[in-house]
Amino acid sequence: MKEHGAKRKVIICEDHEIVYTGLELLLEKSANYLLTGHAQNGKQLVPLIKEQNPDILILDLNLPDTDGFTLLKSIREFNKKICVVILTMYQDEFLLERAQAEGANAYLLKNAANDELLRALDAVHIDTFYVTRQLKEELAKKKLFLDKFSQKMKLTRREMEIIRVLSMGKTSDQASIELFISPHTVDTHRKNIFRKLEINNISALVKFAHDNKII
Amino acid sequence: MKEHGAKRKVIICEDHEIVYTGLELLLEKSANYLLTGHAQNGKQLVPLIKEQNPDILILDLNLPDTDGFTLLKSIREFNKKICVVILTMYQDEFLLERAQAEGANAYLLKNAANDELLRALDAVHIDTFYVTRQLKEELAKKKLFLDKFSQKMKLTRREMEIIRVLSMGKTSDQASIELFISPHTVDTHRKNIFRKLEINNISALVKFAHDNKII
DNA sequence: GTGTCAAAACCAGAATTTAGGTATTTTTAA
DNA sequence: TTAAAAATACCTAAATTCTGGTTTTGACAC
Repeated sequence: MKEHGAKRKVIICEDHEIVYTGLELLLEKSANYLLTGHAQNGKQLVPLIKEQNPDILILDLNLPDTDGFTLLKSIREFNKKICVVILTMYQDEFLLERAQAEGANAYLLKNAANDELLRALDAVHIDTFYVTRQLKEELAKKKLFLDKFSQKMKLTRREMEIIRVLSMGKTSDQASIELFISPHTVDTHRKNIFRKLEINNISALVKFAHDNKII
Repeated sequence: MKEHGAKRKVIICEDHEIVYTGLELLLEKSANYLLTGHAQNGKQLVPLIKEQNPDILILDLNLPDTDGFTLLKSIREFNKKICVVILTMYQDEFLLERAQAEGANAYLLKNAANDELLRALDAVHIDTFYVTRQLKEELAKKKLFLDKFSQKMKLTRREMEIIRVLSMGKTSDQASIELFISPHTVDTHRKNIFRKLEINNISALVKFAHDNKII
């Protein structure tokens, strides 16, 4: 399909029209890309790919009818050659890793600069996974933030585990069963957690866990 | 400043470049608007307004250095004539109401269609507050969703209040003080809430509250 | 090889929550 | 203007959490 010198065919799956318009203009002005299709939801996308067999798919994660991952999975079942560029507003390590695992080839943020987007498109390749330097840095910053719980808060790995289980709405006894330890041990951990986080009841712990996105 | 037949001067405060590009193109093609400025954060915006005295400001709520509301407030302190169009991705009644209260003149979603955006700009006026029909419908839908807690879950207003306070990490006694009622009453409410939600401890309640974005 | 830290386990009393009720007043809706 | 629903308040007993301890074991670092 793609010859040397030919423009790469791009289709976009994005329901935010204003974002689509921006991408449209960007690609129009570029020498290397040819925008050939636009889907506004998952249902429209699959037939479009089969019809056009594009080189690149720019895919939003939030779609009205489905999510990008489900879509990506179903696309990969019949097409292993299309380069899938995830375009999202979520700066989230978990999402990034999942994107990579599900077979995406790039993960870009919507607040990226235009030339960054173009640079990403230039770099994207079916055998690689592209992430902007900026995003890597931001995620490293977040990782650092998570050390607030192992450094600043001085929570141990086991304590984090206890927080996770207790925040699911389990009692100490239930947690002890789930973790194969004595209820006393759970109590001890909880006590230590309370002391470290300067709280004194389980609601505050669940709130803390949610606020800090531990669970 | 503005004469009959003249184009309305617009400035945009938006840090997502791709969104800005889309708006730029949209305004360029329109007969009625002249894009005269672009701020990528709050710091740049205020001098820009003072310098250009535009008719319309398109304002994102999420900015790197501040939020749109703070910005709007400080703008209204020196300029009561600029039409402020909030452009955001948040379909949130609370935000919409706050926008109106703080003196905005329109509340638009980023996933609106281009002609919807133009129609909104055409309609926006300093003495009115414009919301798209679609958004009103979506919010009505959300209101319906919240009835999951007053209809499906059959939670009363007071019970919702109790959930909110208890989910802050407060004990029953603290909650009773805050709500000026007896601790017994808080207990009764909590009991009823537990029954309705089919849970049996406070952690599960806090988790529920967070999961359902009640707090 | 000694010190420190994490993890695990136990005890006991005080405080709080949970689960079962009953009952009155206020508000809302028919 | 009633009847129903919501909000209020109280009681008791069992379960659980909270607070303040001690102790043992294993890992790792110096």
